[in-house]
Amino acid sequence: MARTQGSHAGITGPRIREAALRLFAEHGFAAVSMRQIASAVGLQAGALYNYTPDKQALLFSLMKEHMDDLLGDLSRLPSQDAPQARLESFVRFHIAFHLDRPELVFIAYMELRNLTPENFRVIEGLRRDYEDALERILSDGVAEGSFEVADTKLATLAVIAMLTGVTTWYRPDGRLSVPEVQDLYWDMVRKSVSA
Amino acid sequence: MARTQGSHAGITGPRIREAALRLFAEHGFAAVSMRQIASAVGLQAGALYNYTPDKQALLFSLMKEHMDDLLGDLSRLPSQDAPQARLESFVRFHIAFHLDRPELVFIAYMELRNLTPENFRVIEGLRRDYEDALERILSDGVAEGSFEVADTKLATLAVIAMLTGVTTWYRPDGRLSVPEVQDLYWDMVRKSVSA
DNA sequence: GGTTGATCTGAACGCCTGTTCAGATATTGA
DNA sequence: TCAATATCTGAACAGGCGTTCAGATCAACC
Repeated sequence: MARTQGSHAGITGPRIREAALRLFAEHGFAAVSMRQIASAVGLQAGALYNYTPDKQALLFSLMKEHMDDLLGDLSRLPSQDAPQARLESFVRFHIAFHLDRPELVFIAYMELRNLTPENFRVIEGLRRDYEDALERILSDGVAEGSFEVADTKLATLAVIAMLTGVTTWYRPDGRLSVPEVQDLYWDMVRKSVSA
Repeated sequence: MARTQGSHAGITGPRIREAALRLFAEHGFAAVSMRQIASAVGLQAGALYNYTPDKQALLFSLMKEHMDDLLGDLSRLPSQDAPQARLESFVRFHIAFHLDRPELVFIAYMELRNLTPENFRVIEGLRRDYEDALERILSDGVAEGSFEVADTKLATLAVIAMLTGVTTWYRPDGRLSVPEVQDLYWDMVRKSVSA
């Protein structure tokens, strides 16, 4: 056997990425073999190397795309509003974005240590960019007097950690809807930085 | 060769646990081999099985001990004070405890998926006990009128996520001391649940 | 319709995995 | 001093790992 019926790179490529994403999220990068990924897509392991130079590149590609999406969507938020309104936008966006792709969020955090040093630096840089966007909102609010935050760097990390945690417990069939969750978190964030 | 000079279970046992802890935290449970652990302690892999029935039991033992320590220390906090004072105690304790053993904290969260189902249930139950302690504080404060929290369950998880995040960025040689970090987080938590 | 190139198989490479165990040696207690 | 026991080695087991590649087959285009 060799090339199989219906084989098409435009279809196989995304399917490999989806399978890898699911398996990495469930078992962890190190615990998932190329043969497992191939099997999930109905291929032999060798065929994967038409789509990625190696396993590491597959992980990095997933994480990089995720971070690019995150920063891309973030840049589309209104940036001329008052700090309080921008903070609310940020909070609601962060929750919605993360609840929309819990597996990628999980991987982008858990598998950082499985990146090569240079790949790690890239992802870490993008993460820093994201944090900076929030810190800018907090700083603007402090300067304006609408926020009271003793340490904007710490507050930035505290808020992001609090919000990202939503992915560990939220279930679509649970008692709370996404808008309700957004309201509840926004209420806490708003008070935590209030003057 | 066989039994080596100076060999003693009372010394080797803890050294194995320390090496496993360090390696699991750095590379992840799945990425660390029994031979690596043995090598870090100066043993052959087979010798590890005098101390643990298998690799899984070694991971579980580390996590179980960690959770027992956490709940043990928690139970020694004053429990008769007003909710506001109990919440402050909880916040300061949580930060100090977690900053004192960042590797264990990391493992206890990251390696949950590498536990067998029954081991997972045990750790998850202990984690739930810990969360319940905080939720009780928040509920008491709401009942008393000193806190205003729309959803105590969500607020519990939000506060814990925010506080635990400190382990991802805090460095002993950084610009902030532990008491300063405690003050800053407590300030945010206090306001976030305030009436 | 025939040819070219894209896609995949299947086997192979060298190496690593968790775990077991017989046997060897050091320590301990009598 | 000697026997008993605790501790560890070193080899072995069956299987899995990431990756490469020659060759087979299908899809697409002229």
